[in-house]
Amino acid sequence: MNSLFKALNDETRRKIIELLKERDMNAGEISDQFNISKPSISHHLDILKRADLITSEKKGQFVEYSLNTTILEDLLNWILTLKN
Amino acid sequence: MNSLFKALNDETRRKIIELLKERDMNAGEISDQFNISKPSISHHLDILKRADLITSEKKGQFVEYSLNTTILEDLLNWILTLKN
DNA sequence: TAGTTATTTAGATAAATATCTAAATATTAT
DNA sequence: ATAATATTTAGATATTTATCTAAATAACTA
Repeated sequence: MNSLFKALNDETRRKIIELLKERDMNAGEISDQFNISKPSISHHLDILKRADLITSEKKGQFVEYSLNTTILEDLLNWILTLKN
Repeated sequence: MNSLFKALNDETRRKIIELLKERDMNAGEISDQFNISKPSISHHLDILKRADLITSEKKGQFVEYSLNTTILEDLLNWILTLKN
């Protein structure tokens, strides 16, 4: 859960998640949505990946990223137990 | 949401939340559960309070803390929209 | 093969943060 | 009033982190 909370604790990363909710995107497309350098976005993607919130697949010279929501089950359950 | 994610991004603070889920506790009782100085715990409580995750009430010389789960609705909804 | 494009890695830096000790504040008890 | 107890505030410090530029890696194109 530690890496999950860490990954979510950043506005840019949460926006990336929301973008990937709509459709898969490659690193450049994601980067285009922010006024942040590509290496920084790459770093954010890495943190999201380590938290298992996204997956990546190399497609030619591009790297396509997808959202993985299954990991959010844990978070959902944690929150739900607090509310009971 | 920013202060909420920030507040949750710390193991100690998450444990404090879990403690307060069971029962209200004063600052000293909370502090006793950790190998961390009282001022540090006080600082964690402050961050949880700013995020509206807990409330405090002065009772004589003690300060009693309670969990506030209503703020978790927002988080719950954010997660749920990602899963659809 | 040489050049172009896409992405990541490396290294540096400024800002945020978790922690500590010491001191201040507030309340209770003698 | 004084001492004791509970908690917070202040100030310092080491670590983490978000960001940058420059360089490296990988893949496509002419």
